[in-house]
Amino acid sequence: MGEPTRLKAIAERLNLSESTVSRALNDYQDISAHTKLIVRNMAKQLDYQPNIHAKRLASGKSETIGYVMPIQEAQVTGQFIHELMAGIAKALAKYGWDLCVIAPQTTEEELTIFKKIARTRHISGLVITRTFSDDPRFQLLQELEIPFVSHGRSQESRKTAWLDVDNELAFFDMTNHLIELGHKRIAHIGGPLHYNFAYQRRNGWQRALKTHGIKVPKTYAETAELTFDGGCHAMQKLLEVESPPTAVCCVSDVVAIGAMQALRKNGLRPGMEVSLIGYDGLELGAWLDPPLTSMRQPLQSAGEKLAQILMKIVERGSLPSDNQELVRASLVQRETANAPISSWPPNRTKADNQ
Amino acid sequence: MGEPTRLKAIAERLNLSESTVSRALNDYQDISAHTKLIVRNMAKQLDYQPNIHAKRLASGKSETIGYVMPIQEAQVTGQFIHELMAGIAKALAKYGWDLCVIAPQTTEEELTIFKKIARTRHISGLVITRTFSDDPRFQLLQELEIPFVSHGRSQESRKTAWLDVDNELAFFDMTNHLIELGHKRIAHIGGPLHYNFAYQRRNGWQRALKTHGIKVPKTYAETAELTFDGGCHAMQKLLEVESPPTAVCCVSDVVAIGAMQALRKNGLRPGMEVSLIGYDGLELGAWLDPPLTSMRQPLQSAGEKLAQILMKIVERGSLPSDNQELVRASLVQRETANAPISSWPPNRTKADNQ
DNA sequence: GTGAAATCCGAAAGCGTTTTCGGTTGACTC
DNA sequence: GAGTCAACCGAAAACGCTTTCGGATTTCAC
Repeated sequence: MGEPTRLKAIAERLNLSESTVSRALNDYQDISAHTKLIVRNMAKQLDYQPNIHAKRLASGKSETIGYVMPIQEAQVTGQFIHELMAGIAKALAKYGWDLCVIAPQTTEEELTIFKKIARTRHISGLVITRTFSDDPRFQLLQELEIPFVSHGRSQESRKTAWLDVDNELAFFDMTNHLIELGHKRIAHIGGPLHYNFAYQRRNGWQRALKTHGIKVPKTYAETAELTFDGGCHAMQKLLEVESPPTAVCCVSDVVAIGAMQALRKNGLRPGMEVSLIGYDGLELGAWLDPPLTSMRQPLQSAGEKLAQILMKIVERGSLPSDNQELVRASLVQRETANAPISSWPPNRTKADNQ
Repeated sequence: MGEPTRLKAIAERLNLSESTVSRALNDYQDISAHTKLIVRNMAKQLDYQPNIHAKRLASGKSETIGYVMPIQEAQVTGQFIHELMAGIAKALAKYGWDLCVIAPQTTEEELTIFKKIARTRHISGLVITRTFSDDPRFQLLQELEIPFVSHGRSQESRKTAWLDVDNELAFFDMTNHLIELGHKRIAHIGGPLHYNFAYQRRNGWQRALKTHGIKVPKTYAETAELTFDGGCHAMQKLLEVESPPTAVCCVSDVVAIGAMQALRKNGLRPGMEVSLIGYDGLELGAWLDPPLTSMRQPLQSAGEKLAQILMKIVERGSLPSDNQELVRASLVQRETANAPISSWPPNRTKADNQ
């Protein structure tokens, strides 16, 4: 391969100084259009690639952003992360920025890493995901003055940059869809409320019910761990209440899949006796029998947007609070959400016919 | 936060030169044990973190390795990638190395990126996955003299570093398991043979049959795209052959899930009329009805090993050909692999009773 | 007590950029 | 034609570390 081309080589060939070449390539105002042209042509001809370390050392910028991988606890985050990262990497690559993966094993380690980044500054911004309602990362990152954008909000995110799905609206839409299908006994299997999205999703469900003047027993608001087993247990409990629901809004696809399992164990068919809608729009939902109806957010483009937001903040000093964006999830119609059937629930009460 | 600590600060405090401090921290031989001690203590006290760009510029090393994300074509690589990356990142972090994600959109772009890396050298090694039998990347990376390790082999990998599952053995084991359960009509749904693993897996299946003197029709060797639909179609074809199989070895879990779907459509029950074993050990296999029997390789530790191999090659010039490692996959027993039942296939031929 | 060999450390030259500051042109005004 | 102002470019100093080279000190053998 030989030695890579340096700035010096271009300068010598063109009888210019290195500084002129540098400024020409970086589009400084005090370089004539003509000089810029010949410098750029020569750079292309010699296939010049700046030494990134020299550049970053001299400029004090790192052009690297970090993605903090969620600690492995919840299930099937894999596809989610993959798509998001692909989007981030794609957007960054356009500008020659790097994406660096950070995989802390514990929450404490995560915070320690942040402190280290604050000192070295070798990562100029962070993307964080899986936000909690009460998330210590927000305050720390602000204190450390590390630019960041979160995928998902927290209680602390009034002044920070974020991109989030309108979870509340998504579950409002989801619930309305079930109502339009004719359901009135609509339950909810939510996630642990320390997840901010779990909170919002539950609210969306409640608002839709209230808007249509539908009242459901308190027992219709179940919560579950975000796992298959969690969904399974929660659904089992819903089936044991006095008058079980005809439809259930599930906080995630995995939970919904667990719920399907519970239905089957009780001899019930998802989408028949009990309709079910999940959330995440995982492809694997389509492989189930019957395929799972769900709600989906565009992940690849979310990744791209996150990257763009972060670059804007790091590079142009855009205010975090000016970079808050809400996107709308859309329904993925498959086969687990249908009109209620008359034979269920077996023991109808008077309240159903209101 | 104030300014981060520099080498200079330590030197001044201790009345030493910067070069001495640098060498003390890097454990040079010509620095006395005593000096090393006080320098390190001071460094710790001041919470010194070297400026990584200066370090990399001066040393000419980048301490960054790149992971090339597979282009999104096959399904459910998400979990796979997530676990692998987590392992890589974990191992690298121990030594202060960075993991940089590269997400090319096309194969051509991937090769272009490699060429760019060869010039800039800002990434000192690569991990590649999803290897093809005839994979152009191997030759290019060798020509460019970019250190790399692959997860999976290719025809070109005799002299390169790799970590791979013994795919052949895995499918040998898998097939033997079915034979022990009493199956003789064992088919295989393989992947496109340009994937190196698809080739090996088919061979493992064939060897097991041959070892036990079992002969099956040529039509028992199906191939499918590595998708749900692919598995579905392939299974359908297997059901339409003259005397259909009682068990099927599937090249991947996703394909197996597609095959399950095909069985159901034909009124057959996975694990009853037709046994099924997948490969990948995806967690979601456990959520199916019935749960999918599969084979699993340890991914997190594979990631760690990949990172260690690569660091060894980059840092200590270890020969790639000395870093080839084969690991064994293990059976994940769930419920789709059982003894054959007498009522299937409906039209038994004489050959079955041999 | 002398010379040689270790042992330890400092000076200084990089590494390849960016960026400030000043200087040299030429055009333009009056 | 002197002065002013842009427009353009070069010199040189960073940026913070590594690493070579040589010099000073100490140790040891004789």
